[in-house]
Amino acid sequence: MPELPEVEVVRLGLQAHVAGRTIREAEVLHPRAIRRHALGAEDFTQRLAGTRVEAARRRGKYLWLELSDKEALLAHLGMSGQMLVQPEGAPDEKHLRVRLRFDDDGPELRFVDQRTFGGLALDDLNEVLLPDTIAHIARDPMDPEFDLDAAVRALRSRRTEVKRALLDQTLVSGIGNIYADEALWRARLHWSRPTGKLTLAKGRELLSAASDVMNAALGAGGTSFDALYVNVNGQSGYFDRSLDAYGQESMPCHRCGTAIRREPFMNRSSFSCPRCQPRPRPNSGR
DNA sequence: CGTTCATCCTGAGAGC
DNA sequence: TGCTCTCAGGATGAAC
Repeated sequence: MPELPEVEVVRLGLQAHVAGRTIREAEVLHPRAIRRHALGAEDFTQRLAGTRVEAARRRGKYLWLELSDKEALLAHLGMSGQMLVQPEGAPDEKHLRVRLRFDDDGPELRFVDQRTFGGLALDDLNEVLLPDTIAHIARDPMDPEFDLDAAVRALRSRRTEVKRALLDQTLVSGIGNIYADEALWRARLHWSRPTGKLTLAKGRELLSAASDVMNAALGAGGTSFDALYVNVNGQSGYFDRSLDAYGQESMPCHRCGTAIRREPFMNRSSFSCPRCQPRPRPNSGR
């Protein structure tokens, strides 16, 4: 389940193994994987052939290969997407969706995605070299120009529950269900707390916690829960052993020992400590 | 405009 | 053993 740290690991791998190489041909094995490319598979492959990859970039959970001529190959890994660098001739993966071959006859780049929530598309780069279709995505906490106080203001201006706001990629990007639960645990906040009632200090604490936990995950090579997430070299991460809240139902809280609870949240789950992160009282404050 | 919610997909695991 | 059911999620666009 790639969130920012996992995507960054993939970006680093792409920068190391793909940047500077020229694409010889692209092959689309499943049309759904390029559904965001409005002009279709033929246009996709024609435009990629002969193009040089200048660099691998990322914002939040989006990843792109910067190409010559102000174009980008934009990628989102979705739930189960992988970028694999494989020798030519290696057997096709079961869920291989797109293959790029290079004119140096070196290893191929393969986009493999079991659930096909992710995908690739060609996009134009705007004046600040950002793909047009992700102009609405906010800077993430690892962006050198990330403005913590501006992000806190954006969160607090919402009239919703704090976890919904954390997951809104137009406010702060890169945070998914896992790191949202971890950040809330660190900041001792229940997911349903109204954003409007967060103090400035608590907002800063929350986003700092999100930044810290994602940096820690990046240091460990990303989180992995099953074989679905593999980095560009095919190696899984191992940060999951360090999680404090996500997936820890009925395990003792690492701060107070109370059993972690699991609650339904937006058709999925939210994990929290009942003692450290008490549910807000219906009519408190205001 | 702001906010919420169903939808896409496949395989693992549980329950019978 | 083999079937059915539930769950896991991010981003989008429709609905309120």
